[in-house]
Amino acid sequence: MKLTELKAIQLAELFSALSDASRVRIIALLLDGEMGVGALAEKLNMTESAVSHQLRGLRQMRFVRARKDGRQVFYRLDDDHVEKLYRMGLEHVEHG
Amino acid sequence: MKLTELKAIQLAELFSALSDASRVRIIALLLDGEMGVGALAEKLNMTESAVSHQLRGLRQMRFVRARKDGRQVFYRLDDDHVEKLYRMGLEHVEHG
DNA sequence: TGAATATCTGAGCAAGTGTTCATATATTAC
DNA sequence: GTAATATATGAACACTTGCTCAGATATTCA
Repeated sequence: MKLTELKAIQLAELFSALSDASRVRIIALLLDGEMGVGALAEKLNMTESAVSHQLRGLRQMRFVRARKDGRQVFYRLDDDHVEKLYRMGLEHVEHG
Repeated sequence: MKLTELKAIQLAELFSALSDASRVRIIALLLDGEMGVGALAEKLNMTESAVSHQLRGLRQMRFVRARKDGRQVFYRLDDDHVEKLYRMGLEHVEHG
C-alpha cells in the first residue's frame, strides 16, 4: 500500500483526535445530539476550561462544529465519518 | 451514547496506536504482506531500533503479530480490523 | 451603565511520547 | 568455541500533550 509521507501525517493527526479518553467521551456524548460546553463539562466531570480546550482541537480537526445561541455555544459532530470511526473502534474494543 | 470510563480509555488506546506517522507507515507497508524489521527500517528510512520500539507497541496493542524465522522476525497485521480502521481513516483524509 | 453568565485563551507545568545511542540477546556460519 | 547478523531493550533527552489557573471576551439582563 503506497502512502505518501503527507498522508501518513494526516492519518496520524486524524487518529490523534480520538487518542484521548476525554475526547472520546465528548464524541460519545455528541453522538446523541448537540450539547453546550457547560453541559458537557458537567457530564464529563471536567472543568469548562479543559472541555473548551479539547473542543478547540476537535473543531480544528473538523470533528465537531459549533453553533452559537446567545451566550451558549452548542457543539455537534461535523459529519458521519467520525461516528463510523468511533463505532468501528468500539467494535474492535468490545469483541476484538 | 453511554460509554464507561474503561471503554473510553480502551478506545483512546486503540486510536493512539495509529496516532503516529511512523506507525501509520508501518501499517501501510504491512498491508501488502509480512515484512522483517530490517526491511521495514530501510523502506521507512528509520533505524532498526526505532522500528523495533514501534513494533513492540503495535504488538502489545495486538495490531501486529510476529513470526520468527532464523534470526529474522517477520511482522504482519494481526487481524482485518486494523485494515478497516486504516482504510476508513484514509477515506476521511482523502475526501473528507 | 454594571453585574452576572458562558465560553475562550495563554502561560505554566507535570506527565507522556518517539527518537538515538549503547548494549544485550538470539541465531547462524565458520 | 568466535565472529557476524538480526532484533530487542533500557536510559537519556527533546518534544508534545492535557490539565489548571488567571484573566479576557462576548452576551444578557437589570
